Amino acid sequence: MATISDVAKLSGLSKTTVSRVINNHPYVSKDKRAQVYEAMEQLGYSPNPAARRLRGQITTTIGVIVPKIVNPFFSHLVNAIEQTAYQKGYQVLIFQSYEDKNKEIAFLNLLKTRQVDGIILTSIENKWEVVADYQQYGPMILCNDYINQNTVPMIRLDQAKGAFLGIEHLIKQGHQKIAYCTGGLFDEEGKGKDRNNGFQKAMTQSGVNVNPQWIFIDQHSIEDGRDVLRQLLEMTNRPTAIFTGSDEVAAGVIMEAKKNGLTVPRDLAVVGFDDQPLAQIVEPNLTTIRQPVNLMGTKASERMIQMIEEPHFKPEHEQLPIELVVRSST
Amino acid sequence: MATISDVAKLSGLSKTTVSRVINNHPYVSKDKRAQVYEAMEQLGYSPNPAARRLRGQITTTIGVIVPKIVNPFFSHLVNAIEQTAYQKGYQVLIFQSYEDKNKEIAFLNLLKTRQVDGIILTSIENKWEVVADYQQYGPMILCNDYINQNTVPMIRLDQAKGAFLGIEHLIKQGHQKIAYCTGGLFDEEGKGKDRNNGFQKAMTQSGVNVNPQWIFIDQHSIEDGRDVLRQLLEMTNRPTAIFTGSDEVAAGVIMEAKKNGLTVPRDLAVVGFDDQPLAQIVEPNLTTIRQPVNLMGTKASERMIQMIEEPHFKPEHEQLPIELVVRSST
DNA sequence: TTGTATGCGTTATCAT
DNA sequence: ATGATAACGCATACAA
Repeated sequence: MATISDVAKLSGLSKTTVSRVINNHPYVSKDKRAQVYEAMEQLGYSPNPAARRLRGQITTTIGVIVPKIVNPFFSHLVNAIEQTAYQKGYQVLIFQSYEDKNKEIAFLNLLKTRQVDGIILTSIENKWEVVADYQQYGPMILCNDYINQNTVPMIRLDQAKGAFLGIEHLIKQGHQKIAYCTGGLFDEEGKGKDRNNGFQKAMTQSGVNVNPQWIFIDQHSIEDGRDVLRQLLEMTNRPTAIFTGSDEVAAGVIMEAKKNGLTVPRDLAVVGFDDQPLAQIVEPNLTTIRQPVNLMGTKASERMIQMIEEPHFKPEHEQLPIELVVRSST
Repeated sequence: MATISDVAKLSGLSKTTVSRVINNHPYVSKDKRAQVYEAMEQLGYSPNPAARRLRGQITTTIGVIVPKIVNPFFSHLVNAIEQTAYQKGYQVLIFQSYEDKNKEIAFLNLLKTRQVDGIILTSIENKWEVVADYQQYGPMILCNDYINQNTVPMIRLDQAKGAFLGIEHLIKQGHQKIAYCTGGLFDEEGKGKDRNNGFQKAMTQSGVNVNPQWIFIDQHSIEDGRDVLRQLLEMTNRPTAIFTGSDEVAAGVIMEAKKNGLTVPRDLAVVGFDDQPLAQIVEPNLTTIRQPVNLMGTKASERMIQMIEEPHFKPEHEQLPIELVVRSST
C-alpha cells in the first residue's frame, strides 16, 4: 500500500502539503493540489485509517449493541441506523449481546478503547449504574430500551401506549377476561415494565380485573405461543382474549388454537405486537401494534453523530408515536 | 485513557516488558509479570487498537458484505459468521450493499485500506474481474454466491440440487405444468443461474416442457408473490404447480390464491425456498427447501480466520447439502 | 530476563 | 503558500 510519503515523493511535495490536500485545507495552490491528486491517482493511494485514528482520536465508527440480529425488529432497527450513518460517512459496528451481561460489558469497553466514537444501546442487560459508568469514555444513546432517569439521551417508543391501545381495543370489543403475555417479567421494574403499566392502566381504567393466572412471562417464539395456548386449554376458567406482546407468539397462539378447534377471534381474540410480515400471513390476519422502527433508528443515528461531532450537544429525550393496526384476529 | 507508558511508569518497568506481558511473550519473570498486571488493573488500562493496527498490520476484524441484513436468510448467515468469529477474538463489520455496485466497491476498499483483515462476500454485484482484483490486498471468501472459476475460495449451497429436488418432487406428484419464479434472471449466467439449471435439468430429465410464459424473474416479496398469482389467473392455460425460490413469494402466492377461491395444493401446488418461520404459518404449511445457513456461516468464518492467520492456507471449495422439506402445500 | 531505540502513517505546530 | 518535525501508542530488533 502506498503511503502519504510515497505520494509526497512522487508529487515532489512535502507530506504536509499532501495531507492538506487530503483534508481539504486552505492555502494550497491550484497546481500543487492538482499534482497531489495526480500522484494519489497514480499510486492508488488511500489514507490509512489506523494511523488517522491514532493521530486524530476519531474512528468515524458507531457501535450498536442489540440482543440478536436475527430478531426482525432489531435487524430493521440496525438497518435504519446503518443507512443513516453510512450517508454521513460513519461505519456501524454491530454487536450481539445475546442478552449476556458479560458480552455487553465487553462491547462497552470498545468505547473505552476508542474503537468506536459512540455507542447506541438498544437493550440494557447490566444494572444501569454499571452501564452508565461508560459514558465518561464517549457518547452513548439509549434507543428502544430506556431507564427512569435523566442521565442519558433516549429515543424510544411509547410502549406503554402500545399496550394500552391493544388492551383498550379488546375491552371496547366487549372482552373482560384478558390474558397477557410479555417477553420480559411482570414486575414494576425491569424488562417490559412499560407495556405492563399500559396493560394495568387500561384494565384499571375500565374496571376490568387482572387474573394472575392469565399472565405469561418470558414468551418469545412461535413455539412459546403454542405452549401458552395449551396452558389456556387446561384451565376451567379461560380468557376470551389475549394480548401477546409479539407477533410471533400471537401467531403461535393462533396456530395452536385452530389446531384445537377454536375459532379466532370468536373463541379467542388475539393481539400481536410489531406488525411484522407474518402478521398478514397468519389467518386470521393479526391485529397488532405498529412501531416506527425506521424512524427510531434514523433519529438515533443522527443524534449520535451530532453528539460525536459537537461534544457539548445533549439531545432531547424523544418518545415516538405508536399505533394500533386492526385486522381480523380481534 | 492510560497508555502502555503509564503502565510502565507505574510498575517501574519498561514499555517493552509491559508489552511482553500483554502479548504473553516468554522471558518475563513471575513477579514482574504480576507487577505489570497490578499496574494495568489500577489504571484500568487496555491497549489502543489503532496503535496496534498501525504497528502490527492486523485488525482482527472481518468484513461481511450482504445485500440486506433485513433479509432473514442473511441475518441468520451473518449471525453464524459473527458468533464464530467472536469466539476466536475477531470482530465482524457488516456492510449492506443494497445490491449496489458502487457500495460494493466502497466496501471492498476497506480491504485495501486495511480496515479489515479479510472479506466474506455473500453476493457479487460487480463483474467478477473487478471484484477479484481486490484479492491482492487480503483474503477473500465467497460464501453463498459463487462463480464458475477456481480463483477464490468458496463455501456454498448446492442451489442447483435445491431447485432440482423441488421440481422433481412436483413432477413425482404428477405435475406437468410447472411455473417457476426466481429472485434473479433466467439466464445461463448471473443471479440464480444454478437454480435455473436445477430446474431445467429436472424438467428435461422427465421430459416435461418448460413454458416461457410461466417463468417469472426478479421476484422477492410477499407482494411479488400475490402479483404472480394475479398474472397466472389471467392466463387461459394455467400451471398446476409453482416453484417460487423464496418462502415470501410462496406465501404471497398462497394468500392470493386463497383469496381468489383457489385451493392449495389441489388447484395449485406451491414450493418455497429457505424454510423460514413463516413456512409453518401459511396455510397450508409450505413445502420448501431447507438450507444449512448456520453451517455455511460457521465454515466461512473459520476458513477466513485460518486464511488470515496462515497466509499460505488456501481452503477447499465446499458445497453444502440442501434438503427438501415436504409439508402440505404440495 | 530486561531495556533502548526505532518506525508504523498521519496530522498539528511552528517556522519560513 | 509550503515544509520540517514532533507526537499519537504500540511492538520489535537489537543490545546488554
